[in-house]
Amino acid sequence: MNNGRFATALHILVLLEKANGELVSSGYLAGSININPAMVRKELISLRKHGFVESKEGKNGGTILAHPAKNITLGQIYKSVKQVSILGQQKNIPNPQCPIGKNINSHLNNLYNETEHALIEQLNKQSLADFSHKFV
Amino acid sequence: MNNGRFATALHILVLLEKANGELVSSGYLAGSININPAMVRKELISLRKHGFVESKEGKNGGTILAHPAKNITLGQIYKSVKQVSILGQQKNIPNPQCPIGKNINSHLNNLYNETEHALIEQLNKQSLADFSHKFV
DNA sequence: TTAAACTGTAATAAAACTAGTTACATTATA
DNA sequence: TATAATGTAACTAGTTTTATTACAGTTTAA
Repeated sequence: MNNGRFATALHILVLLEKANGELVSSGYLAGSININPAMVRKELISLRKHGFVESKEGKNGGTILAHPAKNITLGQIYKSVKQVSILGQQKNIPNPQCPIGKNINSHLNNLYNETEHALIEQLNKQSLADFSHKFV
Repeated sequence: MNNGRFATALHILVLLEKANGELVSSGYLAGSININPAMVRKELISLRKHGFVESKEGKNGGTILAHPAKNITLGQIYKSVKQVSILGQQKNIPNPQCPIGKNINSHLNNLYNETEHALIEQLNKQSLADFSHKFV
């Protein structure tokens, strides 16, 4: 993050929730999302690693949810795709001679952590099932 | 966002708060942040446009806070630098034939708005003065 | 036992975004 | 009038993200 991965991951998971335990192919998922199947399979690697889904190889293979959608929160999904802080990453090294520059990164990190925590709390208010049920 | 602009903007504003009404040059700001003065001046354009600071041209010119730091919240600063949603932007166009694809962007937008609102509320708990006073 | 339909993954390319640089006109001061 | 600033534009470089291609491995079913 920040990019389209959260949207892709959530889209995949909603489709799997709707599939009700049937294996879904990356080609089908890609068709709904309108991206390349290889991109879907890349996101599936991550979702699998985080325990959200399970895949079966070979003909008639595909992917299913590994847990009931009500046990997966949007905050957990967010965490699985985010790689950098929401507010930005400190790759800049401010002037260590300056009393402000010297300390700003640690203060920023604290701020970012607090903020991110609030964001995840907000997302945790909704489960994948809650979100999925918005689609009639 | 998401990039270093929030950090740069906040760093600038802390330095201005510490300057206590004295004009500060972009060269000085750049020296503390450790970036190019032109980058600072670019961020100052935005900060000025949002009413946070005022600049004076010419020799001995520089920038000052336009308002007391206690009247500026971190949420306001965040809003001034963010250009896209925290969770990602919908530039992808999912399959309109698919009942999920057809509706996902509007559900995502709702979710993003709710989440962003919570994030800004969190940031609004702190004023620029609060943040600046963390630097001894 | 073999063709077909999948996943898994790597390598590469293209596109988009972010950050950095240079240059110089303009403005104000001493 | 020299100097030290800002204000901007144009351009370049770097990084990240997304997309594409390719193919080996796996499973199924005829």
